[in-house]
Amino acid sequence: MPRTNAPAASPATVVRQRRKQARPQELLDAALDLFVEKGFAATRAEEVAARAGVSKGTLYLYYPSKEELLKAVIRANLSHEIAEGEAIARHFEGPTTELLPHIISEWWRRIGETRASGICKLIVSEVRNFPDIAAFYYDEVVQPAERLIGGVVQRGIDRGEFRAVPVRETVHALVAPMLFMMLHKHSMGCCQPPDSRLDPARLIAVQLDLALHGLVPRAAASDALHEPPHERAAKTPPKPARATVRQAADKPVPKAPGR
Amino acid sequence: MPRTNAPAASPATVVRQRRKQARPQELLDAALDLFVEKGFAATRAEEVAARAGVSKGTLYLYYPSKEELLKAVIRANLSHEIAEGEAIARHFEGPTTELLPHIISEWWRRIGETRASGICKLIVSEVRNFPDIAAFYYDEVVQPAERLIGGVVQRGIDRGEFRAVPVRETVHALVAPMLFMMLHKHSMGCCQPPDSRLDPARLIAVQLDLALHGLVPRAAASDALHEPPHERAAKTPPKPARATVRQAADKPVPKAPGR
DNA sequence: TACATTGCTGACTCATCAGTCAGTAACCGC
DNA sequence: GCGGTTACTGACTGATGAGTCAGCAATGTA
Repeated sequence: MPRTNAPAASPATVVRQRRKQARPQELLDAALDLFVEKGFAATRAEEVAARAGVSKGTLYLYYPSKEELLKAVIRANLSHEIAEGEAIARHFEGPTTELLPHIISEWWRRIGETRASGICKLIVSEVRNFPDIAAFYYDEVVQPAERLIGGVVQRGIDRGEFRAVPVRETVHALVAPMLFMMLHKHSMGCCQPPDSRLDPARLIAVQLDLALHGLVPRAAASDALHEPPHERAAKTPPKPARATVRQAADKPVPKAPGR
Repeated sequence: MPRTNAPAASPATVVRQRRKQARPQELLDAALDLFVEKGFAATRAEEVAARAGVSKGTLYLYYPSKEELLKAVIRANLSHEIAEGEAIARHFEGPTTELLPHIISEWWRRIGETRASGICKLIVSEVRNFPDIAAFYYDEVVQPAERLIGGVVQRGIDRGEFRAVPVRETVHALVAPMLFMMLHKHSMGCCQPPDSRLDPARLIAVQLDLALHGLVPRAAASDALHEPPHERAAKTPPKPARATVRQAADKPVPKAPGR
């Protein structure tokens, strides 16, 4: 016989609300935050419920188990961004040396900078415990993303804008720094004093510059590429005079020295 | 009053051994494997003991708690590799376009290919739950590694072999694909059919080639760089006809096309 | 062979937490 | 107001697992 004592009408108690529509999303948001922060196994179902402002029982009304909640979190934060990326790539008309930075900066803006970036850490930490998650993550995210970036690289090669690099590996070399930043943000990045933290946008800009210089055939380089804004910055500590990631290919072009 | 029933002398029982010297390392090895595979919270102390061939009690004779075991695991797999890297870099005489691939391939050989690569996933997954781990990981690994690679990049710039890129960001762009591979190996990589898996050595070779092409000033490029072995591989799916990572800068140099 | 030392064991305790369900309060239509 | 419906609650249950400790057995010593 439960419910033995009075309903704990503590003075500050918020009256409980009935909001069936909003619950699932609130629970998913709370769960994403906590799973990313503490890991799946170390997060208690009751914490998730509490952060979403409900009781544990309510959580189990919407998701049958903690594991299903995890899957729902991952499912809810996937896919549609990538589809949009594909559309952007399809309709882009300009040179690939502009398309690539554009795609990358959009990715960072829409995923890297949002809570969705946490999914990445979640996957890394948990796939091995939940093999079926691996399958749909591979199908829904890894493959489409590879196809998207791979398509752009191939476009560059086909149009003679890029050297004939091996596509798949190049895609990984391009994408790795971004994934690295996403993971960093949710792991070591949280433990460092703010001043020693990495500036993601700047890192991505530099990496893009490096990659583009590496992709473009040497003869074409000085025509196709704009000089990045930091050409002189090697010695002086980088004043993060940042702007958007796109910056890397935005500045006017002082003819390459030592030609 | 414990020990109620007989000592379970099952026929196949291996006689238990007294090996005080070897235990700690065996326990650390077992713990590393399991923590990396399942995560810290999801690994039971008894499993670790079992994998090391001892009982749970024995584990607690050597390490006072599961958390201390985790710290010992991380501590035991750090640092000295990096110190060796520093030594290599200091004594190297040749051009930086050779030193960089050399350092990177050594790193992969000594860490990426060994069980130590798992530490990386462990850190990513667990730092936020154990903030004091972050501090010593940053001091013992992140900083020294940045100094090592950063020193090499700076050497290249000083000697006029590299463009004047911003060092810190470039270091991250160089290192990210390797960290990515290390993480991949212990997460998604385990869940994919062997034929669709990434070939780490090949990825690293391509990424190095890309980075070197991006680092080297354009005028100097065709002199300083050897052409990578895959210049024709863009369309044909890369036959992983692998060799060592160093390969990337080892082949003779067919003059760049599209000149 | 008898005794002492010490490396090891695993049944036990107790705290924690996933998942349940009898009961309660908000809201609706009348 | 009143009865019915539904969203929500939180005490409870059962399982699991960290950490303990009384006792055992391998080895050393007399």
